[in-house]
Amino acid sequence: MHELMKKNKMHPLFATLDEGALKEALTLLRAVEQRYKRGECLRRAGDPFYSFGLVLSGRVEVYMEDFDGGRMMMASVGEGDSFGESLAYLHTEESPVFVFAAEDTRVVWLDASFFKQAVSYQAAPLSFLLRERFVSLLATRALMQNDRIQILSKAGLRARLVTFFSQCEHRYKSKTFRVPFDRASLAVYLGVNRTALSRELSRMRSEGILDFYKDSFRLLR
Amino acid sequence: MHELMKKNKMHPLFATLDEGALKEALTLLRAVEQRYKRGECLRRAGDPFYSFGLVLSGRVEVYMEDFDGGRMMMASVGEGDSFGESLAYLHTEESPVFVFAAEDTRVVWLDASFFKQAVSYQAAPLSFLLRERFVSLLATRALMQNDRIQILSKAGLRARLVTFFSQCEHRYKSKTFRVPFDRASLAVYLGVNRTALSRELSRMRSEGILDFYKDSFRLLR
DNA sequence: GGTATAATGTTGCCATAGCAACGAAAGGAA
DNA sequence: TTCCTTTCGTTGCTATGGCAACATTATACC
Repeated sequence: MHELMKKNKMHPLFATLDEGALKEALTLLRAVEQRYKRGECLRRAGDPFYSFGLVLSGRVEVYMEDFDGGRMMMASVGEGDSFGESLAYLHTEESPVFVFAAEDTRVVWLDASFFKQAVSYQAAPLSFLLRERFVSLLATRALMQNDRIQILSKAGLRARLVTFFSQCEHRYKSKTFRVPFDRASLAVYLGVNRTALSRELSRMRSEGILDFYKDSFRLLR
Repeated sequence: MHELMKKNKMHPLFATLDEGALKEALTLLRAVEQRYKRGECLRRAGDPFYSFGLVLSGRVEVYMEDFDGGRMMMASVGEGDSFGESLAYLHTEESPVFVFAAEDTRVVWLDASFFKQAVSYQAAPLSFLLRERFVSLLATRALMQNDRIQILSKAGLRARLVTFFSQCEHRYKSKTFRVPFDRASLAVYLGVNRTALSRELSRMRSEGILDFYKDSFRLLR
């Protein structure tokens, strides 16, 4: 069984494909696997960005370079997740982001220019499927970014947390859920100071609004 | 000449098309024009979202409904600009946004399901062009949202402004530019209080960092 | 087990920025 | 012109939250 078919690494682009179709898809997308040591740089700011990455194992972080060299994490990408689709599709000559391995990492690079080629869909149903899913991926990403913007637009740590938990409740359809962040990452995601986040979480617990342990949360009203 | 070919209303989806091709494109996308009075609602939260909108005249605002009925502006869409592409492409049954006319407005609704149909590209170059541009539109939107997230992630009004101006300088390739916001909208975009924004702008002017009048800005270093 | 390292929580200090309440300036319409 | 409305700027007050410094668990590795 191909590694990409393991449950935890199943990417939306390849969901439901059987072994043969997956192999064909990887050929169409000119898949190239590459290994990176922890701390190694996958793409520097200013580099061209022609293919997007799918993380097989490990974790990479995507940063946006700042005017003054300041760095801002835009995404933390774990096993089975991908990054750089938009930049790759737009065939960006000078990418505004740089990507580095937060752990020892294996990445499959996929050529986004495949999605620009004019082929007959009737003759190539797999191509059609992949294209459809790629566009869905972009659209879904946009909606997820909307969620984050909604949070970041709020003034006040409490308001951001309430909005975030509200989104979680909606997404997981439950008042109990685990978030894909440790405290530090959550603080970055919410755009607040980590210790201030801890303080506010404790405050909310003492008010009986929620309970939590590590990355598990339970909303109490 | 079709109204959509006027310079200020030229949408990236239709750029460079001649009159005939534009008409054909509008047919393919099942274009339907509709008028709305100022204050009227185009789409309510919870409504399905199957087509995206292109503003011919006037202006609409896209809001995200909040857990507690709070409303948060996600986009202000003027003449020649579009909204709702992601939601429409994903054929969203219950949209999380509602859209209303900030002025008397005319909108062309375009059916996004066109971009999902399997047709032969060789036989239909226009379809191919439109699809390619639609995906580019989604990708570009994602990158623009990244810019906003980068700003909103900054702590401190000064840091947000510096980042914003840095992005402007890069985008307009000049230290002098006009921003598409009045003060109140800019404050919303930056996620800060309007009066605090005025205060900080004045401070920066007194420090000789920039000069401005209304929506015109000049960076001095 | 023990030790090192990472993750999380606590607390005090104080600058930042939200807010309210104004005033000033700039149109628009009569 | 005058009146009205909108946009923008100013200022004082004060809560919020960033920051530093430290305490307290977890977790991993030997």
